[in-house]
Amino acid sequence: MARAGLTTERVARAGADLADEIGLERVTLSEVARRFEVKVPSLYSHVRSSDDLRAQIALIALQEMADLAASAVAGRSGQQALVALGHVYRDYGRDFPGRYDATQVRLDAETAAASAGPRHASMLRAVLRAYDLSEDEQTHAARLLGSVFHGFVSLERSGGFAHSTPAPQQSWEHILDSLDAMLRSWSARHD
Amino acid sequence: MARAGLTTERVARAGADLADEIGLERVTLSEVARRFEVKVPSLYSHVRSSDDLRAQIALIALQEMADLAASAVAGRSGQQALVALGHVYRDYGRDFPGRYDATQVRLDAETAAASAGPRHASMLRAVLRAYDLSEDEQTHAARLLGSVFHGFVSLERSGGFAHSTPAPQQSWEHILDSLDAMLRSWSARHD
DNA sequence: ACCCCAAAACTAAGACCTATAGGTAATTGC
DNA sequence: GCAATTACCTATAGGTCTTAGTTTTGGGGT
Repeated sequence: MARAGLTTERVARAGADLADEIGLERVTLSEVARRFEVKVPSLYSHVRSSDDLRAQIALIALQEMADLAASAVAGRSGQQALVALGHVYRDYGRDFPGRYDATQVRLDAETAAASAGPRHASMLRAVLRAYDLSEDEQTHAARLLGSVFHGFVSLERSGGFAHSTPAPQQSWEHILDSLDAMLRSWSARHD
Repeated sequence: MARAGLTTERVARAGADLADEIGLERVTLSEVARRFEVKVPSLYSHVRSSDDLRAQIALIALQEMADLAASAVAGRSGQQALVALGHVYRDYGRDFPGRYDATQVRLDAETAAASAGPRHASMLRAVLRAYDLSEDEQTHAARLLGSVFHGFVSLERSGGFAHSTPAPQQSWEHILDSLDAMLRSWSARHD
């Protein structure tokens, strides 16, 4: 009965890796236990439930994405920051599909507030600071950017862009370019 | 053992209703069987598996949304069509959350091709016809619109816009308005 | 009316997954 | 080196999915 050295952290990380390998919906406590060569009930000292495991995976993913996003926008502004941020989300969705899916699980209000979610919101606002928008317009713009980033990654992953040309990569670059142009003209249009 | 009158159609519809009531992830064959006052194995004459049930729900949702979208864009063009289409997706996501979630399940290529998915793509293209775009630009634009529509609905549903003002409704209108303006200027910018 | 038979629904059973309760062994701190 | 904590275990119960094989039902042909 040599100890496996489980912690909430390690269990959640194993769950996240598993999600990327086999898909989030197939992540089970049983499979995680198998990975650690441990019996299922042992996991309950570290996660409260199967749903809790998924929430922990979501927290990991949100934090990892926020860290990458922070690096990407550091030292950049305007279009450069916008493009860099966009690439972070798309790349993360491609490289860590299970983790990315986890970011869509519903967290209770308290957990969500303590997550890296607010960091994402503030990063969007940081990027938008270059565009001279009013308070409300900045909110609208942040919601638009969030929608485009998430929507594109989600649709690309679910195969919505398959079987059509040109390659999604081209659309992505074009879209980021267009968003920049749109934001530039926003304050002008809505004065 | 009075017959319950099950069909693939009725089972799938019950699953869809259930998804809206209790959430897609909690839709189980057991629960559907309970609704029909039938034993679980009886369902296997009508759906191949639990995953198949979810796929059937997705097909229903895609078709219902496509029908609503077709009605919305009929007799409209340009900005009016764009706004109407946007409202269809957002309203559907609000009114039928379980069905909407089902539209994100991965369908195998064959099923996807036979689904209403392509109708959605062609409807986006129909709306874009008013904007005088090249073939490739139309594709980019369709992907952008799809991303914004899906992304906004998805984020709003997962609580991403909660706890902040102004109301998402205002952002939505502003965003649709801005997309129209963007598309108008697209062909000019990319000549 | 009756019979027949196709298909609608059932029972039985095995494999997994989640979760709780309560026990044993190993590490930590004194 | 001992006590106490805690990491991990066994046992168990209940739920879901799926397949195999069986019974029942109701409509169509004679």
